[in-house]
Amino acid sequence: MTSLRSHTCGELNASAIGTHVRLMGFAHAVRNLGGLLFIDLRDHYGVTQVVIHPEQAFFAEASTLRSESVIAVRGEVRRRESVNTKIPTGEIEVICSEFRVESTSEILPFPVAHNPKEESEDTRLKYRYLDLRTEKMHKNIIFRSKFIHYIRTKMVELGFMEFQTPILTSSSPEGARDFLVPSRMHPGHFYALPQAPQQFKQLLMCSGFDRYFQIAPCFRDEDARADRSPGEFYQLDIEMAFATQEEIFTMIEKLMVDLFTRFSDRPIIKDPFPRIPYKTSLETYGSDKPDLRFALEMHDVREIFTQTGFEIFQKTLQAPRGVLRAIRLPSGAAQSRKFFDDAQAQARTFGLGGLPYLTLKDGEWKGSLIKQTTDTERALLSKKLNIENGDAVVFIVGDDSRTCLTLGGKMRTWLADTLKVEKQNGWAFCWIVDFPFYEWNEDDKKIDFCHNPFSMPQGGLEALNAQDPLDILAYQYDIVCNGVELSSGAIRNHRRDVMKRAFDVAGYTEAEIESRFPALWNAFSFGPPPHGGIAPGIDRMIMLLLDEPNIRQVIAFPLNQKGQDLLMNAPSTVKEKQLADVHISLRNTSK
RNA sequence: GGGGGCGUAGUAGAGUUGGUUACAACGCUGGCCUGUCACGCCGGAGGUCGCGGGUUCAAGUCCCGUCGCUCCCGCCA
Repeated sequence: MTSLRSHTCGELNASAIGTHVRLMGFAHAVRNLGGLLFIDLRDHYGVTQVVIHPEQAFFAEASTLRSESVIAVRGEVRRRESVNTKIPTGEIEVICSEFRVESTSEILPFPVAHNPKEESEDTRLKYRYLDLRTEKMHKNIIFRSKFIHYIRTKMVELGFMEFQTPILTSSSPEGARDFLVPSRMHPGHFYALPQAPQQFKQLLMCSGFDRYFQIAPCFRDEDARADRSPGEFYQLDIEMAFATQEEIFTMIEKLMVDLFTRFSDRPIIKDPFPRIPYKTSLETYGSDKPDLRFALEMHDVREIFTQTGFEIFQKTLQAPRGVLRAIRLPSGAAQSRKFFDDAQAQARTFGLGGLPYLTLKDGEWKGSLIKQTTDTERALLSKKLNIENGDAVVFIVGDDSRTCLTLGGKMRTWLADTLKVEKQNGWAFCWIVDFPFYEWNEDDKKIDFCHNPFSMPQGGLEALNAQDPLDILAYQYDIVCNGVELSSGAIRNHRRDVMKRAFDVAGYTEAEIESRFPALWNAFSFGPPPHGGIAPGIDRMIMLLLDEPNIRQVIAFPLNQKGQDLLMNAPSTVKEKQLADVHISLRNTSK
């Protein structure tokens, strides 16, 4: 059987002039000039103009052709009378001598020939196959494919091997809700879809493999966000044995620099990536995922305002966890009174008491704090923040450090957006390191693991025995790019004695460890190697590289925000028989 | 679970301090057109302004409720 086409719609050029070709594709646009018909024929590779002359018997049929119908044509490649410089095939056209409609299209629910607005999501998801024909979505998905393929090549080049780990597994220790799959053969028992292959990759390290990776599907039954798919997403899951935290950082930096320079034309702003302790990040940027493309850092000015008569400052200075931080707004003095009023109002909606400020214009201080501060204090402030004439300073004040810093971080972002502070062009990566190992759980009045319980506490057993648990840090890190958290990772705790003590502090017995994580617990009694890893989100990286604010723009068949698949109608009810097979009877879920 | 925003032809949008027949675009449809390229030109159809209630002489517009979508918080590596 001869193939359906001799060429694709993207490959013909002047060198093909005079040859006869067979093309197939979608009718991208049909231009009927009355006595002459042009069809832009599109396939995956591009668009080629097909010309149909009125003397052809199929002229009438062709002129009723609806967009997106599929046709097959045969004809001679000719040089165009006028070149279309917008497309690679713009020098040539195909003079149609045979024409066949392969399949017809109904009236389209939305235009395919140009990119639909991103807002019309429901319709687009219902007709996703049409949406994916649009240039933008088609390009996004091609990008994703090439990106993932390159990651595989690169990881192998870096000495890693890709492994598959089970999809049907057991409920895992990560914090999210599991998707459960009932077992037919074991009544009342359930599989869970993996939230991440965490335990499996650690077990692979215990199996003597030392450089694992996987483009790993992860499943979490949690609510969606613009940058967070409900249900499922992909991670570049990585684990290394016999590696220090720094060695992992170096490896990942090499990978990220390569990926982000290869798949974008924007520069890496700092290489190697800055290492910022969690505490510093919170105090300076009010966030554990700071956007380092702009400054607006929060500076501690508690020691400067010891003399102030401003009651709120005084109160804060006396509070054990009080916060008094100043943000310099370059050229901020030029802002109107309205701006500072707006900022004030915004600060209050965030939950701050207000947003006191000072401005320095023509060498003269002004602002809401002008009467409550002394010359000396302003001079010290000026020196500490390198205030220049024309700048403004705003103050983040509060009694409770944690919330106050977080709100300060929100304010920092709001100020940057509102003032249109120039962000550096490029990729500002950083590592957030030294996360706390434990945190205080106010609800249960007990100490909990801050992240996952598998990371190694800094200082090991001695630290667990001697230090205040809330002071212990973990070999736990995040990689952040332009304010987006790409991943967490950790050096894992591979020592049973340390693990036992770590769980003990959090109120768990050895028996509980064993029953919750039997595989790792047992594996760790047979010479587990020290190991650690990370798992950057694939979808997030693609979003960044394509500058897409919505994760559904980079996934071919995403669920909507409520976790529904409008194409396949999932989730859906199932037959009584299917439920019986898996020993499930439904409670009355009236709705 | 909570909060904000939005909901107007098939699609994506405009609609003034509440005021006659709710707009223009793309698409659809009838006609004209032999060099267009998101072809163009002339005409036509297409709407219970998400739904329900209220205020008013009068509601797309204001208020309340509800549903849907979306963004955020909670949640989530």
